[in-house]
Amino acid sequence: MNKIKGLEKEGISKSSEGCPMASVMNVIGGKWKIIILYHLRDSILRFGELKKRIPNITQKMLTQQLRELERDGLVKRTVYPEVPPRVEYQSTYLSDELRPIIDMLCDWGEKQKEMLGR
Amino acid sequence: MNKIKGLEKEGISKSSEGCPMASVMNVIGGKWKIIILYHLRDSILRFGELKKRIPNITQKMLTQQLRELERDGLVKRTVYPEVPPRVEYQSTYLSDELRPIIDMLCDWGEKQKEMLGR
DNA sequence: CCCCTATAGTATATAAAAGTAACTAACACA
DNA sequence: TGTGTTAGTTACTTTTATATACTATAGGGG
Repeated sequence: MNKIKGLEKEGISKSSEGCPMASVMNVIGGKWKIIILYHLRDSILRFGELKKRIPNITQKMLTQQLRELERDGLVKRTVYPEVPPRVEYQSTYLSDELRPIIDMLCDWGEKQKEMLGR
Repeated sequence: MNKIKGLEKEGISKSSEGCPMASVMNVIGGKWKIIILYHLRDSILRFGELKKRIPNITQKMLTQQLRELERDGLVKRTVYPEVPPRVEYQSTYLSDELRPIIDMLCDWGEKQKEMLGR
C-alpha cells in the first residue's frame, strides 16, 4: 500500500506532456482537492475539523487526498505525538499561490448560481 | 440512456449545500472539463479538433463531458447538417468568465513545474 | 454496385477511482 | 475492566473512466 495511485502521479508524467493544463489537473484534479485547499486557505485545521467542514467526504477519501496533496507539496502535515492523536494540516507556499484562483472560482460559482435562477 | 449521471447534477444539488466550492466542483469537476474549456478559450473547435488537442481523452469521455458542459451552459454546441457531420463547440458567456481563472491555473502549473525541478 | 474514406458519435467489456462500513492503536478516565 | 477520543486502516461494493469495436451517412473510385 505504498503506492496510492501508481506511477501516474509519481512525477507528474503521462498526460502532462503537450498540454499545460494536464499537469495542473494531475495535482488538483482529485474530486476533493480544491475543496480541501479551499478550507485550508486561511486556517490550520486538524483532520477532524476538515472532516466536519466537508461533510460528504469519507475518512478514507480525506486521508487519501490529503496524502496526495502532501506528496505534491500543497499541504503540510504535522503530527503531534499525543494521545488521542493530533494531526494538523496547513497550506504551503505552493498552495498559497492557488488562493486567488480558488477565491475567483468561488466568486464565479456564486455568480453562476444566480444566473441559473437560484 | 437519457440520464448521463443521474440526479446529482440535474440541479447542482447534493454537496452544493454548505460549501460554495462544491457547486463549482459539480460543474467543472469532471476530469477533462477544465482541459476542454482551456482549448475552447480562444477557438471554436470541431469534435475531432478537440480530440486531437487532447490526445489522451477517449471519444466517449469527450462526448460525455461536452454534453455535460453544454447542459450546464459552459459550451455551445452547433450541429451542421452535413455529411460527414460537422459539430462545432464554443465557449459561452459563462465560460468566458472562467478564462482568467483558467489562465491563472495554467501559469500556476508552469511555476509549479519549475519548482519541482523540471 | 461494392469498397473506401471521413466525422461524430454508440455499445460493450474491463480497469480504476470513489464510497461504505467495520476495525485498529494508544492512552485517559471512571 | 470497560468507555471515549482521534486519526487513521482494511476489506468490500458501487460508480466512473478507459479501451476497443461498431454504426450511420455521403462522396469518390473502380
